[in-house]
Amino acid sequence: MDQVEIFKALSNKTRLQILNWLKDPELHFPDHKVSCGETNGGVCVGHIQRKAGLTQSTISEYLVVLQRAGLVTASRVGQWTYYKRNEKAFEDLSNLVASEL
Amino acid sequence: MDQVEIFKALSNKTRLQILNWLKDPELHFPDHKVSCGETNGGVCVGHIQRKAGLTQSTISEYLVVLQRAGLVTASRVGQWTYYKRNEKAFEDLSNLVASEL
DNA sequence: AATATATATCGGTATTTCCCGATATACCAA
DNA sequence: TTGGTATATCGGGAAATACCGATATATATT
Repeated sequence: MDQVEIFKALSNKTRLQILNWLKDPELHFPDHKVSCGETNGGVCVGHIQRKAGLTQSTISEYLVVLQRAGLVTASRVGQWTYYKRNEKAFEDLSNLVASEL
Repeated sequence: MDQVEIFKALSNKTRLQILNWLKDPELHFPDHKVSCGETNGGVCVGHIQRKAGLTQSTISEYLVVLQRAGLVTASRVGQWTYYKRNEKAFEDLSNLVASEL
């Protein structure tokens, strides 16, 4: 777990926004299940992209950044990649900040 | 409290190192009290700079970055500026990561 | 095979960060 | 005042980041 990489991933307003949206996908992507079906809490790139209002390539890259930092996990199903939060990473980070930083 | 600014401040190995050193100044700057006297847990720029091995200007800027993010506080006494951790900021950040990020 | 859709990757420009040396400022001492 | 020490700020080159449009890849459909 590279601390600097984690903090860099968090050093961007859009990426923080995405993480926040993924806390409650049903709330922030109400039409996701309709168009994408049950996805176990993961949200596909396109929905995130449209909500963020940046280009597809940018959001795809941002999600890779978050994934490399361990903050989200990706699972490919068919042509979609569903991204979801890795809650354990946030717990660990919280503990790190509280006691070891 | 600007979250992005905080995470940017933490996105650098040297700055993380400094914060860690400031957790226990007596341990990491054993000769500080001898040369600088009792400083209420704060450490002057020069000692931090020598331990970090970067230039004076770089470390001075890094400390300003940490200060603007609220992670350290500065107090000037004579020609020295003593920097110390703002523990409350770390508590707040830990809670933020745990519940709101 | 051909086409369409979802995502990833590539190449590029503008901005930011990293870190430096030089200089400015503040304070202290003689 | 002169000089010395501690810190801050300025100007800059190299590297990283923020985005973009274009293209490549993977999968699904016909």
